[in-house]
Amino acid sequence: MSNRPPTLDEVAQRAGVSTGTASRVINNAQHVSKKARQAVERAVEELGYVPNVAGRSLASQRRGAVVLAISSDDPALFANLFFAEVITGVNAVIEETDLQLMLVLAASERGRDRLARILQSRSADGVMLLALRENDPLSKLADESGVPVVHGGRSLDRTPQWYVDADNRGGARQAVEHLIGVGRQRIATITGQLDLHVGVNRYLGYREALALAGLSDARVAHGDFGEASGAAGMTRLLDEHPDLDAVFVASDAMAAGALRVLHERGRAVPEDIAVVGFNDVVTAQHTQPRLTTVHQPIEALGREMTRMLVRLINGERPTPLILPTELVIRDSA
Amino acid sequence: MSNRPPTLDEVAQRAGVSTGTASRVINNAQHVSKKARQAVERAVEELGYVPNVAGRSLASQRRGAVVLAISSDDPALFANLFFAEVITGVNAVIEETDLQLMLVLAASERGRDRLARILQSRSADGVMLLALRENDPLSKLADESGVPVVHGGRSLDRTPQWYVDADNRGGARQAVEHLIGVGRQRIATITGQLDLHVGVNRYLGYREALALAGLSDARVAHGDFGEASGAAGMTRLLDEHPDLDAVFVASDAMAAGALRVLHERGRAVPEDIAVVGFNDVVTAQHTQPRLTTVHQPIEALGREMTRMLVRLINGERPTPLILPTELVIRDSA
DNA sequence: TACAGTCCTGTAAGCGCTTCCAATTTCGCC
DNA sequence: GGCGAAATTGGAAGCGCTTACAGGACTGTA
Repeated sequence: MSNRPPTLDEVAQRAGVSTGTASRVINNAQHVSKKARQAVERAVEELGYVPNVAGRSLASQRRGAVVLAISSDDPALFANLFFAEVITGVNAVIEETDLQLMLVLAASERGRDRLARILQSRSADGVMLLALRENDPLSKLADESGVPVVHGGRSLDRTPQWYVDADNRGGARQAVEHLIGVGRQRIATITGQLDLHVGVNRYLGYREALALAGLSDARVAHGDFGEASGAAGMTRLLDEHPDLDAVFVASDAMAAGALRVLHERGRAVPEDIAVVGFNDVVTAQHTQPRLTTVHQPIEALGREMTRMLVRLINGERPTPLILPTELVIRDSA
Repeated sequence: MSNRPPTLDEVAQRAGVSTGTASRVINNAQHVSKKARQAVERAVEELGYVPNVAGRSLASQRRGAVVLAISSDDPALFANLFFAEVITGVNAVIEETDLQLMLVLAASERGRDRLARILQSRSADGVMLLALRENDPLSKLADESGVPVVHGGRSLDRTPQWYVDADNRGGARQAVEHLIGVGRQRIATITGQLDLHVGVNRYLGYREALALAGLSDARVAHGDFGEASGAAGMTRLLDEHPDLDAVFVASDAMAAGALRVLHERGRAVPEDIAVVGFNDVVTAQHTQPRLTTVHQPIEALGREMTRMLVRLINGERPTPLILPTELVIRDSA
C-alpha cells in the first residue's frame, strides 16, 4: 500500500543534521544541542519515522527482543490459566521496556530446535525458560550460549544461576500447618513425582510441618500430579491408614481424584477427612466441596522473571527469587 | 561465554567458496553445484553456523516474524483457555515455517502504540489481529500499513478483507434447533451486546431457527455476556414469559447466571426449562447441571488464521474462512 | 571447430542503523 | 583576551546478509 517507510537519513536530511546526530536524538544520547534535538524531533514527527529494527539490531548488536519459551507439553500447563497468567505478567513488564516478546513453544522437537537456534545465533537479548524438564539439554545449551537466561522453576539436577520459583515447600508447610491448626492429628499426603523439584519440595514441606508439630509423617502415597493417581493414592491411604483425618494433596487434579474416592467411600469432607490441594486451578472452585488449596502466584512469576531478565540484559546481577504462595481456604479443610 | 557466532563469510571461506555461493546454499537457491553445496553444508555443520536474523532481514527486506496481537482486555478472554488454545493453534502452523512469533497484548495504550509502531515500521511480515474492538483505529492503521493482516472474528463496522471467524450464527441456530428437536416450543434467549458482531449473530441464529420452525422469537432479554447480566436476563424472562420451556443463552457465563436464578426460583433444569449456552468454557462442565453448549473451535481459529497469514505473505490471495461450531450436549438440555 | 545457450560463481553494492574518530565550536576561568 | 577542557557535530566504517550483475565454464548442436 504505502511507500517504503522513511529512513534515518531522510530524517537527518530534513532536519538539516547528519545521520549521526539524528541517531543520537532518537536514542536520546547525550551531547546533542537543544536545537538539533528539536529539529530532528520535528522531522521524525512530520515523516512518521519509526526506526528500522533490523538495521538497528545489526549495527548495535542488540536484538531488541526476548523470548519466552515454554518447554513442556504437560497438558496441565494448558488445562488451566497458567498460560494466560504468565503472559499477562510478562507482558506487563515488557511493556515498560522497548523489547519485543517472542514466544516459543519448545515442547515439540521442532520447537526445541528453534529455541536452540535462537540461543546459538544470539537472536534474542535474553530468554525466559519455563517448565524445563529434568536433565533437559536445553538447559546446558542456554548456559553456553552466552545469552542471559532466567528460569521459571527449578529442577533437581541443577539449580540455575537465575531463576524465579514459587515457594512450594513453604506452601506445603503452610497447608499442613493449617490442617494441624484446625485440630487434625493424623495427616496423610499424596505426593507428586519425586523426581521433580516441585514434587520433592511439596513433600518436604509436608514433613517439615509435621516434624515441627511432633506428628507422624508416615501416611504417604505417591502420585504423579494427575487425577487418576490422586484417586489411586487416596484409595491406598484409606486402606493402609483408615484412621487418617486429613490429607494434603500435592496438586488440585489429584485432590479432585481424592475427593471422588472419599465421596464413594462415604467419608465426609471436611468433617471426617479434611483435604487441601495445591495450585488453585479453576476447577478447585467447582469441586464438591470447594477445595481449600495453595494458590500459586503465576502472574507474579511471569512478572518477576521478566524483571530479572531485563536487569540481566542491563548488566546487573539480580538474585534468584522465591515467591510466596498463599493458602486459599474454601470448604474442604 | 562463547565467542561471537560465526558469520557467513567465515563459512564461505572455510568451504572455499564466495559469500554469494554460501548464501545461495543456506537459502537453498538454485544454480549451485553439488560440490559447492556439500562443501558449504559441511562448513556450516563444523562451525555451527546459524544465520544472523538482523543481517538477513536487513538485506532481504523480510522480517522473518509475524505478530499475534490481542487487542482486548476483556477478562473473559483470559478467564478461560482461549489464550492457550489460540496460541497452540498458531504455534502448530508457525513451527512448519521459519517465522518467529511475536506476541503483543494490545489492550493497554502502550500495547496499542507498540502495535502501531510495528505496523508503521513494517517490522513484521504479517499480523494477526484478535478481538479487535468495534471501530478500532488499529484496524484502519493495519489496512494502511501495507502489512498483511488477518483478523480473528469480525466487527460490525467493517468486514476485514481477510479473516477467520467462528460460525456464531450457525452455532446459535444449531443450539436452538436442538431445543426444538427435543420438543421445546416456547424458547427464549438472553443475548450478548448487540453492538458486537458475535452478539448480533448469535441472536440472528436464534431467530432464524425459530422462524424456520414457525415458532415465536419474542422471548428476548438483552445481556452483555457477563454472568450478572445472565442472571438479570433470566429473572426478567421468567417474569415476562412465565411459560417458557427453554432458553438459549449467548454465553456460558450468562448461562451460569441463568442457572443460578432458575435454581433459586425452583425451576428444574432441564425438566422444566432447558438451557443451552455458548462458548464451551471450562466451567461449563462444572455447572449444576452440566451445561449443554456450543463449542468454539479456538485452536482451529489460531491455526487457520496463521495459515491464511502465511499464504498472504507468500503472495497468495486466500479467501476468508468461517469455522463450524459444534453443539456439546451435556445435561442442561 | 565455432557458437549460442545454460549453469555456476565471484564481486560488490547496498539494506538502515550505530558508533568511533576527528574536527569544530563553545564554555569557564584566569 | 587567551587557554584548555568540554560539548557538539559530521563523516565514514562497518554490522551480516542478499542479490543483481557480469564473467567464466560448460553443454549441445550445426
